[in-house]
Amino acid sequence: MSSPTRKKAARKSPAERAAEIADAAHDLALEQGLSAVTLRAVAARIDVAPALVAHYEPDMQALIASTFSSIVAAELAEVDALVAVLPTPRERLAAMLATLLDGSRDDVTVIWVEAWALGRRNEALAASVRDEMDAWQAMIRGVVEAGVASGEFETDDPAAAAWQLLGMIDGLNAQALVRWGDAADRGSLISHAVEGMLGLARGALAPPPR
Amino acid sequence: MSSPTRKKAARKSPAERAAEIADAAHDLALEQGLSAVTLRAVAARIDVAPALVAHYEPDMQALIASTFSSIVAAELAEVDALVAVLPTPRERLAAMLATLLDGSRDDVTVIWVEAWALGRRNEALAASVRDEMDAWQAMIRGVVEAGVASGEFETDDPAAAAWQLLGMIDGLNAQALVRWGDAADRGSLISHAVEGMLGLARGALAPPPR
DNA sequence: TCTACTATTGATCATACGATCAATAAGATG
DNA sequence: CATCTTATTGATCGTATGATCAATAGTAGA
Repeated sequence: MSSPTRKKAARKSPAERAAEIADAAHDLALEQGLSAVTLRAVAARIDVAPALVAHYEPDMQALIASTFSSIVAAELAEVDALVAVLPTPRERLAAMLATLLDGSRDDVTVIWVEAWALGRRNEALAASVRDEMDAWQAMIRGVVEAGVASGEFETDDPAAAAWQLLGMIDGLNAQALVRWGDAADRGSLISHAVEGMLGLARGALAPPPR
Repeated sequence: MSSPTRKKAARKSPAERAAEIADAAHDLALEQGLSAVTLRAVAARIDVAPALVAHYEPDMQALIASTFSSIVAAELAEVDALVAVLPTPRERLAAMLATLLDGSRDDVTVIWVEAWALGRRNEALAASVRDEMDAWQAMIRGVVEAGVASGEFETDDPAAAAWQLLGMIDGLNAQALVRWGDAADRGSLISHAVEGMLGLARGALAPPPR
């Protein structure tokens, strides 16, 4: 109804059109990955001439970077909201691991993996990756520090532990991306690993046996 | 001396030329990443017409896949040799973690990350990635099983533990790739994490304080 | 030496990418 | 209704990719 051999127009306010472009890039990235966010693909998705996208977004590398940031920041906010309501650091950590490793966010994992690769040739994207990684690490560190303060966790270096946790989560998710098939559940053993890392008793982080 | 505005010839045996092409792809990948392994780039590196590369390698996606396999298999063999000589599973595991997380193989990490991303659009590469991941997991599993047999490690599922370990290592390395700067040492805390995972006493995997 | 084989190449095609710009037309403003 | 502002577009450029094929030239064998 909208795309085949069709060419029209439609005039919108700059703000509205800019938002539409950003949304198209956002959705495209989630559906097909960051590398699918291309001048022509974005234009086609909102049924507009490629030149219009270029007009609003003179630098595609920047659009890719901001699209990445938008997606990842939203994920962080979502997880943060989910976790913040829980009473103890131990529960917050367990819930965080559970939700990040249940496979429900594989589309975002694709974004991460592509960003690591593309970031080597897109400096703006690389900067965004560093920023978002810092934000994630800060969130995790908050939980770890709270746990240390309450005496539930034990570690000399909460910042390093947060990096470690982030790396473990990213690695397991990236891995599952490729092995999706005989996937097996990631997150089954990570609890024991994290317990060891933070000086918890074995099973302290085990998810409630539903 | 060899490249600028120069065009000659040089006739070699098919086997020799094929090997030269494979080597060029191999080196290019290690130096600039898998995405730099392109028909023209490979041809330029050995000072040959692009068409010749296409003649020997009719499918570039296949060349990229085999280049990936070659690099990663070599890394596995290297680490395996390094570790196999050690007497106990605990020492083998500690040495493995140490050598894989000391940052000396970041060029290979780039290959891994790019392979995860490119594999989504290159089926041959995706298959190679799965194969090499399986090979790595098998190697790690061997160490874990030996540890369980000797009573040093404790886990219900050595195969799952091996996947977990592989994911942790990959994730930490991929992460360090981007944060190279304030890198901090990966591998400092992972020992405790792995101890927790395999039921070891705290510090059992700590690298010998040199 | 001459010939037959074949490794090698130049030319060219088709595709996809980002980018630029003058021309157009939609809509607000008077 | 007439005019002006500007959102939008078609056309086009330059680059990079993989791929194909007839033509060339090096070399081994007769």
